[in-house]
Amino acid sequence: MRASVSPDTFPPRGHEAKRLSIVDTAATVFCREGFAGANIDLIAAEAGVSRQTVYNHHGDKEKLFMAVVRDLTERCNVGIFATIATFPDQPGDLEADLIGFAVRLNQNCICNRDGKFLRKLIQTEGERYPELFAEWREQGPGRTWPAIAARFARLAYGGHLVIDDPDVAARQFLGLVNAELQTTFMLGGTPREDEVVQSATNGVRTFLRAFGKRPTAASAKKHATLANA
Amino acid sequence: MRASVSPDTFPPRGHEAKRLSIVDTAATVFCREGFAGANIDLIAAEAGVSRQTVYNHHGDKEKLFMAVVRDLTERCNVGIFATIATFPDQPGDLEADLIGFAVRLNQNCICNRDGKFLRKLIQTEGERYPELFAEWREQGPGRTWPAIAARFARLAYGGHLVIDDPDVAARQFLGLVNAELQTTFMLGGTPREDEVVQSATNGVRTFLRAFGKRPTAASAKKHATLANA
DNA sequence: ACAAATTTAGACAGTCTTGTCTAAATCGTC
DNA sequence: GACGATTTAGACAAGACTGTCTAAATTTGT
Repeated sequence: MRASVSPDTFPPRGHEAKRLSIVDTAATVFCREGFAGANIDLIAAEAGVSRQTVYNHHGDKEKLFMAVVRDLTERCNVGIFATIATFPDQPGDLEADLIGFAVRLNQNCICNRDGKFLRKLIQTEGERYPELFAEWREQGPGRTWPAIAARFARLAYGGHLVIDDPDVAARQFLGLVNAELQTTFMLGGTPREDEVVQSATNGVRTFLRAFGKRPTAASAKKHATLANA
Repeated sequence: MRASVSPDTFPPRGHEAKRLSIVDTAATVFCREGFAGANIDLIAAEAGVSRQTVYNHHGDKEKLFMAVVRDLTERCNVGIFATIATFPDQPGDLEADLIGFAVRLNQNCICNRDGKFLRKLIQTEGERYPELFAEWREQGPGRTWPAIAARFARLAYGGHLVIDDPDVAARQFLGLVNAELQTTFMLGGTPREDEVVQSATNGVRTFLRAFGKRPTAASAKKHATLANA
């Protein structure tokens, strides 16, 4: 037991670094092999620590798994809210701004390592850990959807969109901009950037045809230009 | 009088009946536990046969898994094409007909047992069996998407929709009508029928705002807007 | 450099799983 | 009822994995 120099003692840097390395590696292995197929020896080896260290830090396999999910959920949430903060509240070019937002959301939250891993763990092990993933549901979708919907509501209030139900519109927005990436997501793949941009572009155009104000002459001209590009 | 494992499954009679019972039960267990976590003893017990019978029929665990995926893929394809055949080529009420089609697609192909299981197996084990799931990709999405897109193209050709790219429209149609079911799908749940209908209704309405012919008032407004520009 | 904390390698028991084997029981069919 | 094919229960070997333990090596703070 460490003598407490200060009320809240921080573990040594090496100690914490190992903890992170273990959780990171465990995320990779759990995703690749599934919970049952994941092997503590393998995780330890890939993390560059001994098996005993894994047990010292996390107790047992199940606790390690919990730590992985909590870690991923937290980091993904940070990324999502950081990206939501870039939502175009006062759009200059609404189409381009929404495409940019959709691409950022995909690249920073859905297609990146954390997003892919969290999605896969939820899909594969979600039914086995109801309370853990109930927590995820509250912290994740339960907070991010209202936040996104609120941004669309503000756009509608500002007269940039014609939206009846902002919650529905928010979900449909994501359904549309990801419409062409579903098969890739299904197999755990990562779409190329140009595929993300393509899907977002097509999705936003359809979204604006449904929810946008009638195009003025200027934006109609812009449409034509982008379409020809 | 023999005691059966579960009250709703009768002990199968006959060679082929046993084979089917094994594959069916194996699908359930593979989905619930993952490939590594699935236990042959458990599959045998739940299927109401002895472990040796499982090995007699399917050789080993991996061959059993392959048989499960092939079985599911084939049955899902049959269901999807049967449902595509009900696509409204000559719609009376386009909105109602498309909603009906979307609901049928969801209930008969995506939310039913085979669809749920196949999706989960692809998500969880797809990366481990590239050639097996490449086959699925060809037989499944590779054939169903063009078939659906062709139906939308015909609707557009018949003057019922205004569609630029039928492939994009088909993918966006599914993205829209499933937009509100994503979280449920993620956790492996089955949405209630009223949720499916709600999501389909909202999705089709948005789809038609984007791709539908404008009713007279709206197209008049459109003309006016363009004329004023 | 010293002392405490941490990490390491390896052995270890206990458990589980796969896949094989055998002899008895059961089923389908005549 | 009888015969051949199938199924069954159970034993079995071989291997894998988890989680614990120990003693030695290493790192960290002072």
